[in-house]
Amino acid sequence: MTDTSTLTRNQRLVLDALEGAEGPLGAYRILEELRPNGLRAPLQVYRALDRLVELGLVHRIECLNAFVACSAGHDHGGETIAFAICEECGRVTEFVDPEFEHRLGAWCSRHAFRRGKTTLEIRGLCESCAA
Amino acid sequence: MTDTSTLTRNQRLVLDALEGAEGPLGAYRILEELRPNGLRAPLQVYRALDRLVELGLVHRIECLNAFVACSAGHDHGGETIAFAICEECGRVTEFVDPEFEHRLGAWCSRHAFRRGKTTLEIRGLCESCAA
DNA sequence: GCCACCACGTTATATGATTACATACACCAA
DNA sequence: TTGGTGTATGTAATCATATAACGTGGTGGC
Ligand SMILES: [Zn+2]
Ligand SMILES: [Zn+2]
Ligand SMILES: [Zn+2]
Ligand SMILES: [Zn+2]
Repeated sequence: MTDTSTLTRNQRLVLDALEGAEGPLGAYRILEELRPNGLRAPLQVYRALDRLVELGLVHRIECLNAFVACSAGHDHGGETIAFAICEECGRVTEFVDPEFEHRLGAWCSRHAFRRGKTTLEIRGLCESCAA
Repeated sequence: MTDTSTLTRNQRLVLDALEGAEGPLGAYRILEELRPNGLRAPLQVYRALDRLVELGLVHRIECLNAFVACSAGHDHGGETIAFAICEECGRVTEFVDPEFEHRLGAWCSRHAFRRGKTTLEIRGLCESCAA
């Protein structure tokens, strides 16, 4: 897990908000939660989020335009993280699969595509909600 | 390839705009392009896009909040489409990988996750741009 | 002290998406 | 023919997401 002791006040607040949430939160939603703590403008939230994402403590969920605290603590060494997102309860499960990595790598080298950040998001229903 | 002869005027215009573009376009960008053709409001574009996506003629790129014309013509029978997106020139390449599909299915059934739409987007540099 | 650096704060604005409501036309049944 | 249903359309207003531009304030090196 990444070091967490050097976070600034705003970063700490945003991270706490995300860790306390059931699922992903949008930036403006976070802002509402943190108004009582003195945050007033979107940029304060976005700046904190940028840093937290950079540190790997928070992930951006593209298909929701929202953010979620990293729940894994696994060391995200550049490998692609898959997110299974329950559309009912909102919970997000992270996992990695070396075989994914391998297949993606194979396609990319076959096509001389220099790979950057990869997004893999699965929407659906989690076990509890599918019942 | 899906039937294209039944499109309405607005749908036709939006599809043509996307097919004429180098890469993905945002909805407001499309609107600008089509103002000369009489489109005036975002909703006109969004409605056309909804339908085109439904028909499989257009894909939404989540990480860009933008849309791209289907370049493959392959029959997208519910399988996950991977998009390789060049961050330099904007070009998007689609592909599918049955083995990938298989691994996804495996994880989902192991975790009793009922799978819905899956997003797989690879950002990076295409062969021409990586040079 | 002075400067560079970084976090922070504030306002305004750009971009993306939807809600609500009214209009127009094709098609079919009574 | 008339009325009703369904679908596409047009327009305005509004919500949601994200960034630009500018200024402030502390901290550490020199
Ligand atoms: Zn994580
Ligand atoms: Zn659930
Ligand atoms: Zn396609
Ligand atoms: Zn390129």
